[in-house]
Amino acid sequence: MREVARQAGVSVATVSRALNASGPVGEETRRRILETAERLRYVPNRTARNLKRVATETIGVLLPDLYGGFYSEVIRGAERAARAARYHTLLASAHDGLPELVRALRTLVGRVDGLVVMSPDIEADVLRKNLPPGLPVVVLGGAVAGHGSVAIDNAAAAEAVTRHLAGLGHRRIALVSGPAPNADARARRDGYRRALAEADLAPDPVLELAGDFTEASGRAAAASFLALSPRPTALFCANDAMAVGALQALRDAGLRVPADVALAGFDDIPLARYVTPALTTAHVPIDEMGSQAIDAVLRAVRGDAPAPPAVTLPTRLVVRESCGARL
Amino acid sequence: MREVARQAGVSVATVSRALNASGPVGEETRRRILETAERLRYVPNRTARNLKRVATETIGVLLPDLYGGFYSEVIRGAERAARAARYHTLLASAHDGLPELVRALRTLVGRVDGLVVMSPDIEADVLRKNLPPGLPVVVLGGAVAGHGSVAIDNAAAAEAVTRHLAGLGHRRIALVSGPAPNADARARRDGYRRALAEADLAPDPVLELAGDFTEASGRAAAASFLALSPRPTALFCANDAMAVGALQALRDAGLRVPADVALAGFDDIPLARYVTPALTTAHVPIDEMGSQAIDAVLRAVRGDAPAPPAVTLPTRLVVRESCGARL
DNA sequence: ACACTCGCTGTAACCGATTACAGTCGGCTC
DNA sequence: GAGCCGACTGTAATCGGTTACAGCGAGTGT
Repeated sequence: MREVARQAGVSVATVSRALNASGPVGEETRRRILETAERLRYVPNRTARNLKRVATETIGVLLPDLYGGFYSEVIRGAERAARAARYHTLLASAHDGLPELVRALRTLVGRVDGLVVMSPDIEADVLRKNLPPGLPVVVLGGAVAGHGSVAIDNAAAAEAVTRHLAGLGHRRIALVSGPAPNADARARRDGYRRALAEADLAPDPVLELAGDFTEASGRAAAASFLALSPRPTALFCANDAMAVGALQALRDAGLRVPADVALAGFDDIPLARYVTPALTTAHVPIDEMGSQAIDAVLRAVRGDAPAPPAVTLPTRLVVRESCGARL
Repeated sequence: MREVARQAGVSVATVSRALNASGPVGEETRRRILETAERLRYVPNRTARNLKRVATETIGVLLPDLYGGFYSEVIRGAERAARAARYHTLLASAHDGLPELVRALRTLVGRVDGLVVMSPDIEADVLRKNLPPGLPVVVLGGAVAGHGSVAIDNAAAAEAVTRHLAGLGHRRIALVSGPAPNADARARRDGYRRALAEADLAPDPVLELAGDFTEASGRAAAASFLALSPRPTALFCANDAMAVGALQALRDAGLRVPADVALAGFDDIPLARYVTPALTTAHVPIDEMGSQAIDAVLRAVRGDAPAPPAVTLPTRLVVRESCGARL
């Protein structure tokens, strides 16, 4: 910048004003400055600008993982919203749980104007301890006191799926639930139980199979499912990845879906509509969760709102083929 | 930081040294500083540090789009490699072609230490004009003079797929190619033609259907395919997204794959193995392209190498069910 | 002719860290 | 006991922009 100023015969202040149109600059002077900058291929150093402006024009997006259709959709939605607002998206993931989460949080500070965090069972304390007070944070998929959140009603959605299965005449409906400590997983299980009670079906612990939201665990759970006697006629997986795994395992075992076993998932990841049979599932507006989270952060960043709100996005049952419902 | 220094009764220099372990600090002093920083919840401002260090510890990843399995994989690979090196990933996308590409390029400058760019037909000129000289850049999927690149041998891979089809006895093999100006698309078409020639099959312009790499265009191309008379017995789509679209359209038209029509794709996106029948396709190590691109940029950033190299990653034919080959 | 306004431009402070350099102090050597 | 060394700490320059403030000349009103 100094060099541009020198060659254009003006001061750096004038160069800055000319390039940002942030103050009065003589027509002739402006032209000369622009031309010189162009010739020198000068592009202002964003870091320096950010330091002075106390704003980075970027929002951090911290996810537990990047694998699978779910996170991809979140990222896509987030980037779309950020781009629309001329903000950037700084991506981070924390695979190894708390230690890496803390590390990621701390390295993000000062680089971002706000943060979207998704992490199973994130705690208010972790956030408070590792982030400067006042940094707008929106938690994805779980409310944390003092921060905004974008979530869905997991229990209601799971209840709707289970009710659908019951409505189709199934009396023994198994569940593959998510990892025990996970709040989403618990809520979905609760919804499942509620629907059973509602349909006057006795809850049965053996019907609740353990899973951890991975495709492999869905496959494993399907094996346990097959060992159940009498075998349940329906299987509800607490997310689509597990449902896809279960679908493969069931097929490998020679069972037809939905003729022999009705199968349902949760999330409606893009893949859900492509498998055969297409998966009946609870539709979660995943990309919208990403974009709304960004929007909420941005409102707080820009001071339009005191603090990001807690929003709950609607889900809906998507009936496809895997449950055998007449379409 | 000043506040921490004040409360701990030392200078900011000592605070900096204590927090970064970058110089000798008395045991007692260090303890007091750390404790004070903790109490004040002080986290150093990364922007300031970056300004002084002339490094941002982040690599920009600029993609044409974020939709679909392909880009998700690139992102995943890139983030993985960046995280391993303790770098961050700044995500950007340029949907609207050149204008937005230029804008993105310019806003990225000064925020990143290096750049991974993927864009159909990116030109050396655009890069040169909008980026400061010396910024390490790696182009994904197409070489640009003066920059590193990570690509695959599109023609060879397409040739292998086509040869596989020919080897299965197909004599009329149609192609759904990508958008005409796209270099990848052209190379794949060339490979297809080469394989035909190799198998002594006459090239026929009507067998080359237009597509644009989207699922919808695959569906549309399948319609044209069905109108061909006599109908070819095999359909090679220049990417998996189009193959998936074609698969749906063929099925909707009452045709069985592979019994009535052999279908092949290109890329091996995650979805390819999940559709029924699973897609025979050219496997492209997508996530590895992302990670290798980051690695190449990092080597340049760290000065281990003068400039990022041009690497070509191996592809391989993945035979699944959609072509009817005995497995 | 003088005071004032207004448009343009320059000087220098500042953002929040890092770090070169210099200074202090206790302990050792001879 | 003087000289030195090394460990520790502080002062201040610096990174590359932005911007408050001041200066300056030309035009305007009276």
